[in-house]
Amino acid sequence: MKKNKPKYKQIIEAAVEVIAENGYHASQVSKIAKKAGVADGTIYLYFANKEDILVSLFEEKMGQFIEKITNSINQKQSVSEKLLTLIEMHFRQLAENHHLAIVTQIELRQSNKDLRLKINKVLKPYLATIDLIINEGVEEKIFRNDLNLPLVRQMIFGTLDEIVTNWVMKEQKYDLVKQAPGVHALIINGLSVK
Amino acid sequence: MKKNKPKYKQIIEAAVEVIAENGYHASQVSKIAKKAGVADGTIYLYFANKEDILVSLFEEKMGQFIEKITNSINQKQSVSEKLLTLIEMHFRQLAENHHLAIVTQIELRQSNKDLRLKINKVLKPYLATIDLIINEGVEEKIFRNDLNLPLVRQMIFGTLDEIVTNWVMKEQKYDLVKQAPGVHALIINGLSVK
Amino acid sequence: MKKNKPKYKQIIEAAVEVIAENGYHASQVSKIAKKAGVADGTIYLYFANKEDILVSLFEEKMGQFIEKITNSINQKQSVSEKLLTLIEMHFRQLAENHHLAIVTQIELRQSNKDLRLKINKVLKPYLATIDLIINEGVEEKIFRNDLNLPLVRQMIFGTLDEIVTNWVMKEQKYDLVKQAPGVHALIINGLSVK
Amino acid sequence: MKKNKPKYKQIIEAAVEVIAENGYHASQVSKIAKKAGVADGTIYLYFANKEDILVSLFEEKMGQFIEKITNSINQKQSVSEKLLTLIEMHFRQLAENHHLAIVTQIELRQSNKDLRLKINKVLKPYLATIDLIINEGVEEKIFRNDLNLPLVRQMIFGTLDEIVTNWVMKEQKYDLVKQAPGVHALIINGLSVK
DNA sequence: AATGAATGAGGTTTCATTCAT
DNA sequence: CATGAATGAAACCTCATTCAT
Repeated sequence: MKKNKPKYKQIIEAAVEVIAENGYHASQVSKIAKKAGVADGTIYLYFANKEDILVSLFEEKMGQFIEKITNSINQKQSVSEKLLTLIEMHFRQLAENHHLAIVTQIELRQSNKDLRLKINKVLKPYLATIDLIINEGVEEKIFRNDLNLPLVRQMIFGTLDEIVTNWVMKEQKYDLVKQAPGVHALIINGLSVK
Repeated sequence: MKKNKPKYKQIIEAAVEVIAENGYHASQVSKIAKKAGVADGTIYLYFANKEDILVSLFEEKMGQFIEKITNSINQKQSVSEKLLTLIEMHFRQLAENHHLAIVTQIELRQSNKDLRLKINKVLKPYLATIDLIINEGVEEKIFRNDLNLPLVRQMIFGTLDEIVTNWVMKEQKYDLVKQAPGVHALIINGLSVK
Repeated sequence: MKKNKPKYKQIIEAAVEVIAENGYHASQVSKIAKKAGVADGTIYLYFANKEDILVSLFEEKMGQFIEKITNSINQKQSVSEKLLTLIEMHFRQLAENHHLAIVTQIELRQSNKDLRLKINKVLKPYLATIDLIINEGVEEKIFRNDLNLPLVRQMIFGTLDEIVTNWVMKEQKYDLVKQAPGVHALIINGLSVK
Repeated sequence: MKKNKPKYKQIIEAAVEVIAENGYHASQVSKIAKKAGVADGTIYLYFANKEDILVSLFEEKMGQFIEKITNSINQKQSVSEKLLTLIEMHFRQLAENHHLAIVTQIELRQSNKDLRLKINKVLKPYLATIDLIINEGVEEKIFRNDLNLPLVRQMIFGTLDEIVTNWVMKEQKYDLVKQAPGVHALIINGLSVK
């Protein structure tokens, strides 16, 4: 399995750094190879082409991202706590890895439509996790039962994504994780039974 | 003033069409020139460079976009109606111009960070309009007075933006404007005093 | 018409020289451009791609080659004179242009099958000219009437081609045109009624 | 002696198949190694480099080719029969091995000048055999005594080569061996005393 | 003797921009 | 004002060959 070989991971890490530092368009394969400490050609033993590095990077990092969030949520009892945990973990993981934040919020969006569709696929489990929380809230009669699920999901994801992007664009000058309770309150308010 | 000359507008319109039809990366200056019915070199009599076409396009279209929304809002009395109008107009204008929707939601985001910063500048008056509504709601004690303004603004804009992007990605198969009341309810709920 | 513009011809001439001097595989587009005194990109205003330079080169040169032979033949009365003229002109034209001889006999054959098929198409009028002479000889009862036309054509072309290739491979150290009468005698003998 | 080891022959056979099936330029060393059932590196225990595979292939196959022709000729008495046998055997051996025919007539000619010179060396014994027959014919006063030996040799080889190449290019749709008597008649006629 | 992972040089083509007309 | 022919920099990927195991 190529994904477990050390060079696979080396190249992914190098790609995150190079893209964060140079921007998407100035991130030549040769630059990534140099940072990873391998020959240019070696890249192509592990990845089909340049786009495949980016998709794999996103799969790898997003996989961990989602796994950590899911694990944390599973330790919480109430729907409200679960949502707070999701928001906190979403913010915390990107706050802890500035390079990754730049890559996911800014640089990877400069890719073409095909790559974007692949990225959307990777995001599906995360969106499903959001759906689970919403549905649980509805079942427990904490949230209103007239909620339009896709709409609520898009609101939650859109809000988190916009907040992180703003934070990155403002060069990460403030504490992103501290925003979590405020965002949590807004969302809980929006969804709750009066 | 160059902006009022017919060729300026011709080129902008051609750019919207070409980018919507071919995608950002396949939209060469020569293609835009051809669609606009001018020579390649003529483009550079009206725009400093390719990026300037895109920024101008966004300024021009976003200017109209914001103006229409502001005009409509000014005819409304209540904060709730103003917010609903903003949401409806945001959705309606993009729903009525599929090409523009594709360009703003998908293609223009493939640009580099510099262009993105310029685009953000153009968006400022729109975000200010959102702020005005929020503040009005707080002053009228319809909205809670502990709201974090930037956070709420990012929630509103992020939600609208994500919903439109989803609609474009799903090839605009459903009625976007019909989503407005549901979104309005969610937001009003989230911001209201209990 | 691009084919009549001076740069078109410049590039063709440069390609012949560069390929003859460096060999097919060492003839980069940039080398041809430099020799032609144009920018690399200019090549692509006149030719679709590198292969197109080669096909055009062959069409251009072979067109002239065949035209000169046809013109010369038309001034001759007897079949025997026509055949001698064809052989002499075939040899003379390549003998007078060593670069072209190297390119057609050696370098252009290193191309892939697709290019070879295109080259074969260009050769068709020449082979048709050979056929005409053979048929005339048969009609005038100078040649036997049991001749297998394709076979005879292949014998004549194969013989001339092999002789020229040998001359090129031996670095053109002897007088190719002087071989013409001997070759002519062999062929006439082979085809004549006893 | 490496040439007698089984892997040497395996690799040669694999090369013929791979080149015939994929064409010269798509025949990577790794593909040949895979078809031969050995590791890439193993190739270099038996051959100095890629070109050496091709030269060795040609030597091996041409050696057998010439040996069979020589053996068959030696069983014939008359010059005319010997020539007919040479033509028939030349055609038959390639007709019986389509892969080899493709490789020798088409694919191997896409190689560079150096390889072509080496291939010419391998052909020398065959050309010498042709010379022998011609000289015998002259001595027996069946052929004219004013023949230019190299010219006649080039005529015979060029004719046979062109006929086989045409047959391969036309995808071997007709019976090549049936062409032999016609070709034989043409050549005998061309060389005979009147 | 055999393996196969790793190497790294090298070239075609695109396209934003210029400037002589 | 307008044209459009010409420019030339820049990068992804392949594949013959090596060498540690």
